[in-house]
Amino acid sequence: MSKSNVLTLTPVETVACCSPLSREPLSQGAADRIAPLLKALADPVRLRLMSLIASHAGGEACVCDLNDAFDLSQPTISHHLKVLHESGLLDREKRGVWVYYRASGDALTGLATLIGNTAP
Amino acid sequence: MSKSNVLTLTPVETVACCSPLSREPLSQGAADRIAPLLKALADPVRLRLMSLIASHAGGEACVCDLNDAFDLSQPTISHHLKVLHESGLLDREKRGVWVYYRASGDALTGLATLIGNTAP
DNA sequence: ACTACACATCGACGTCTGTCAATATTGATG
DNA sequence: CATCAATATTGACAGACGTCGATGTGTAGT
Repeated sequence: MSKSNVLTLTPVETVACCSPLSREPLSQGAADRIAPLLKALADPVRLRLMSLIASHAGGEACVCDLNDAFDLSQPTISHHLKVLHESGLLDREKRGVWVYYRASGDALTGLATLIGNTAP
Repeated sequence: MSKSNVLTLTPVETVACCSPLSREPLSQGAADRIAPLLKALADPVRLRLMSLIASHAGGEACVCDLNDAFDLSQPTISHHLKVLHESGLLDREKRGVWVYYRASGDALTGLATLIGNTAP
């Protein structure tokens, strides 16, 4: 990380210095808004679901593809997808009998920059 | 040193274009290792604790400073700090009567790069 | 030693969560 | 219309979680 003398920081350096989490104390309101997002991600099944969908061809995946990847019942997978969808991490689109889920890139990058990404 | 690098990735995983999450499906083992870290962060109080500590002067904070920032009992704060410490997100050091916590930068940036998207 | 202080642990409580079997809903097809 | 296939919803249950008051542990000062 770059040398930080507060007096000589350019605007770019000010932003790039550290993650929002370590730049200033998070307000309670912000924490209350962000925690549910992390909570939605903080489950092994949902993590794998996000990864399966995000890495799938076309950036989207049908539920039928996802069910087979787990040793869990169909309602359980449906439940996890609902959690991810309602938290804003997954977009949902019904095409015919099938339902396709797509990762919301904004939500993911938002989380990453909050936690610690110093990427521009 | 046991939990120092919970986010270890295979060589293949470390190379590529975008975040591990969207590059290839996460293995169950990886998901099982990463989810607890996110779970530790996925609470409003713990998010604010991490932020308070990480943004505090010197990168560390004494428990006495943290208790006053919340409307919660001292045992509750102690409990949350323990969760963050045992997950590897916080380092603990006792100096005299006081205990100082420090954010483990590695764990945070690891999580961020895992989640983050350098969209293709 | 005794007291005061900083922090951790324990035990108990209500609430939230992950999972399943059973059932409902919706769309395609004969 | 009747039926099947793909998802979602419901209800139930065990286990995990956040919180508190009470208590324990260790350190410093008198």
